[in-house]
Amino acid sequence: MTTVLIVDDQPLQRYGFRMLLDSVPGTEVVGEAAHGAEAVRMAAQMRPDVVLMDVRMPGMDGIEATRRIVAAGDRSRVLVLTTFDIDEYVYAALRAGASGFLLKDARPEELLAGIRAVAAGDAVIAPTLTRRLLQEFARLVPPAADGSAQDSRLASLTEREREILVAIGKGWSNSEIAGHFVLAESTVKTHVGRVLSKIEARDRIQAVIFAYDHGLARPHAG
Amino acid sequence: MTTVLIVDDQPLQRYGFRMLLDSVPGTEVVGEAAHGAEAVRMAAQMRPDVVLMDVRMPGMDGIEATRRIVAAGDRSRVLVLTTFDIDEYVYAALRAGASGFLLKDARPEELLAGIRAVAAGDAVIAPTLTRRLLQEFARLVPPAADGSAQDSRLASLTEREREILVAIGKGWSNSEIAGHFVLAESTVKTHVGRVLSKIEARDRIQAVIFAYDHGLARPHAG
DNA sequence: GTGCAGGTGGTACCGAGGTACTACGGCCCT
DNA sequence: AGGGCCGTAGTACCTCGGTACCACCTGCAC
Repeated sequence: MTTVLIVDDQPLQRYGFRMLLDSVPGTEVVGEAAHGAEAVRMAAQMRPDVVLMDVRMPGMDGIEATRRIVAAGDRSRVLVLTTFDIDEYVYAALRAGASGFLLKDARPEELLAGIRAVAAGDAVIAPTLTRRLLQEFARLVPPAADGSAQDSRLASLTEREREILVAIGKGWSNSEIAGHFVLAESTVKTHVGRVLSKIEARDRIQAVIFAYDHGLARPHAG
Repeated sequence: MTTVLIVDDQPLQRYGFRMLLDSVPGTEVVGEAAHGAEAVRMAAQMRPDVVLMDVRMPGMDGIEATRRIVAAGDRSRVLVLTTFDIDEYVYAALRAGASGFLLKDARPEELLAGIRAVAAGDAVIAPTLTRRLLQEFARLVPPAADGSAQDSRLASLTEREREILVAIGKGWSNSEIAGHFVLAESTVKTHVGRVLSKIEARDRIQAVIFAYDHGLARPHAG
């Protein structure tokens, strides 16, 4: 039995979802919340398998509520619903830890399948959104992560020079690089100079940017 | 009628797919290819709606073939199939322009639904992979793109200082920044100095890295 | 062998970058 | 009227990075 918590500020919408879920065996609506704060409280109390979460709500919105429910770590998975496929919502929801993202105009079977998948630990995305998400994803994944065409400038570097470039990308000074590779600083300068000329960078700063753009350096924010 | 090209190096596998697709109305198998090069040639010739592409193949693999078919721009969409859910394949396939990614152990209905969705212009991903893809995606989307916790160091910057930091992140020199904002270079130095001290960076290089890590600068590789 | 590429090291020089101040006008808040 | 904060600008000084050379060694190819 999959337990579900319905979160939506519109009573009629909640009623519709409840009717749908009650009509099929295997799912049980264990509660309804009208806004984010109530959703967080009820989720903590009843620990439903799946939280059916509306994004647009007065007060605490669905994204923030999702973040808190996921952070609570009660194993509840959140399936976010929205009327329109507004991109920022999608990204924010996924970052918040949502397990799925569906449009409210989904067919009942799709919604039920989504709930089952989420309860099983899988993730679901509305097919319409998937395409855009994939495009965005492809844009984000750095070129170096696959076998696609490498920049000829990068290819012209020797093994050592690539190592030096990675070190530059980490923000290391010449003396730090010298220390790390056990080299004289003058040697490092020679290497750095060659790297800069090969990748057509005027300073090591441009080299750092080059390294990020080509996936040799990776963000590690947090 | 959805036209399909089957690409797989194993004859038996191709036979299975053909039997499945022939058994349902609405799809028509217009050809079979045993390796990447043949797939590219046949796709260009027959312009199928959907190419059912195996990843693992001798010679040109499915990824490279996908890249070329998509690059040809013949409106053929590629649905990639793999036996195992190996991550690099997924990312590489998506970057190559695949419209979907399914596992070979998918149920027939799933495969058919996938083909129909891809033909309709949507994208599909195996539910099992979706979860990991979403995690990866959430990791890649920079913190600045949603409303999550900002670095206090970033918050301590004034409006002007943030502008200066963005400029530093673009790799601009002090004099370039001065020119762009119509300032004296000495003023820029003052700002830069304050930015470095506030974000606890010893160099402008560390500042560039900080900018990338916090989403103030974005890669634009090509 | 001769020649070339890559890695290592050195010297000399100069300009950009960074630090450490000071200073002043415009705001807003009290 | 005074005190902050912010943006602007300046001077002085020193370090680091980058350039332009040259030199030597190793290994590999012809």
